[in-house]
Amino acid sequence: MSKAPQKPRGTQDMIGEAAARFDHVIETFNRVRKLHGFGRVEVPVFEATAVFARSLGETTDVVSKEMYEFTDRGGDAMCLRPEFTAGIARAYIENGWQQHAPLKLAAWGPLFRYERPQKGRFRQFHQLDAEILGAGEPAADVEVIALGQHLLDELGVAGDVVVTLNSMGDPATRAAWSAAVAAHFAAHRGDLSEDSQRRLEANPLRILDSKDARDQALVADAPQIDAYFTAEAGAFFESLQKGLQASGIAWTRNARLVRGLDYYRHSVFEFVTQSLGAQGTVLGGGRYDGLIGHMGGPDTPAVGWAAGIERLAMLVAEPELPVVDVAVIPEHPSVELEAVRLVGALRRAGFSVFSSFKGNAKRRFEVAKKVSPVWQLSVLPGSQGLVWVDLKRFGSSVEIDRLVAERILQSVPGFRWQTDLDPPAHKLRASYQSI
RNA sequence: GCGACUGUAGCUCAGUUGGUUAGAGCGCCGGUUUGUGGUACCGGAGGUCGCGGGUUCAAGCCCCGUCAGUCGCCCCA
Repeated sequence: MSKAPQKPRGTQDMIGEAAARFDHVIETFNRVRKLHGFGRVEVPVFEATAVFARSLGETTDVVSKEMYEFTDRGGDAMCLRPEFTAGIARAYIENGWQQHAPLKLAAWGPLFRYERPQKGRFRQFHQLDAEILGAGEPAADVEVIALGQHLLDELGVAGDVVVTLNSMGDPATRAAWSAAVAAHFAAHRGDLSEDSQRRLEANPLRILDSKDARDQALVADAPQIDAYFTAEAGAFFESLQKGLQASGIAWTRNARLVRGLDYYRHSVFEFVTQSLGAQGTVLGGGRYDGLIGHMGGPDTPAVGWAAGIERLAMLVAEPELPVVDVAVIPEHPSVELEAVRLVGALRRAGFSVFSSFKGNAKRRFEVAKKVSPVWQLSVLPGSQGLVWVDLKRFGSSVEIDRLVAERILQSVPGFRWQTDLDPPAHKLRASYQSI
């Protein structure tokens, strides 16, 4: 037992319902993002460490203590991606994708962060990602948020989720506001929690969403960003709100919503649920106009979000079991190969077919029972090379719709059926010549 | 990185104040039965009680360490 290999901490193995939930989230995302015109983008799972270190900010927790870093065999510093945006930005610059701007892109896949695992938080986790690169208009923010809202609607979880919105303004706004917030908290340094005293040095804005009771009073009368908006920043936020209203998206202003990563400007938003405990943010993002320029590319406005697949998968209703149309059961060893032939033909005709590999008819029936097939096709040997089949409702003797049953058999290519003219009500009996 | 709780068959769990060969249900395998099949019954396999150390005549139960999970902090999707 102790010698058997164990999965790395914070990773998951999934089959059955868990995997089906995961799958459902991704399938829904792919369907919805196509409706919104977001094309697929593929970027590597690992990158040069500098891609993330420079874009996220050296001091952020993600970079300073959560990245899976390694030196490859060529001696280069690499890391597993802790997020999507920086890699997509790198690809945008490297491949000259500005020629396609504005570019609407979607991605999903695994990300890696060395964190303490808990509910909804893993070391290998998975996100959906949507970005619009090369569009500085608030209408782009509206589109990206609308995609998120539509996704949650389609997943049937929107009722659990609140859209919270804030603006961090343009660089001038953010700098002035951030300085005022820092000064405010610095003046009451002694009353802050230990965590927040540390934040005061690293990232003062983060104190605004502290959960510590000691910080709450000070947070309540911290300076609000609205007073620091430049004319442009104020107009941008105004216009964003109007756009959201026109899209029919309900949101709540959270003036204390900030982002940990350095590159955010203007819009920040989070889709939050109460049903997942401490890891309640299900989707989060914002505008990051400064990033691509900062990474050495052309100045390029951009906006996007990422959503946690595991977290969404926990919220969605139990997915329905896949429908199995037919279970094919050979009633005798001599017709096993005929059953194989029928299984293949039925599948090519578009039916979902259950087949088993061994056992007598009773045993195979028992095994098939687990997937609740709609129909049962029993295969029996007849005389003179004839093969008989009985098509009936699985495990039941209810009367069948003979026309439907005949249509099933007729749609299977490569067989010429002879149906019994005087059949019992609960099954269709037919035969064909084996070749 | 910090704190709390948990860890017994494939799964969900029970195991009395430490005391003889560690149990149940489900699942699995085999068989019997039933109105040609979602029934009932019988039997079987499967556990070095997460791992390592300690206390004790005796440890699944107590202590220490370690690994993993859960919840919160932190961080974030």
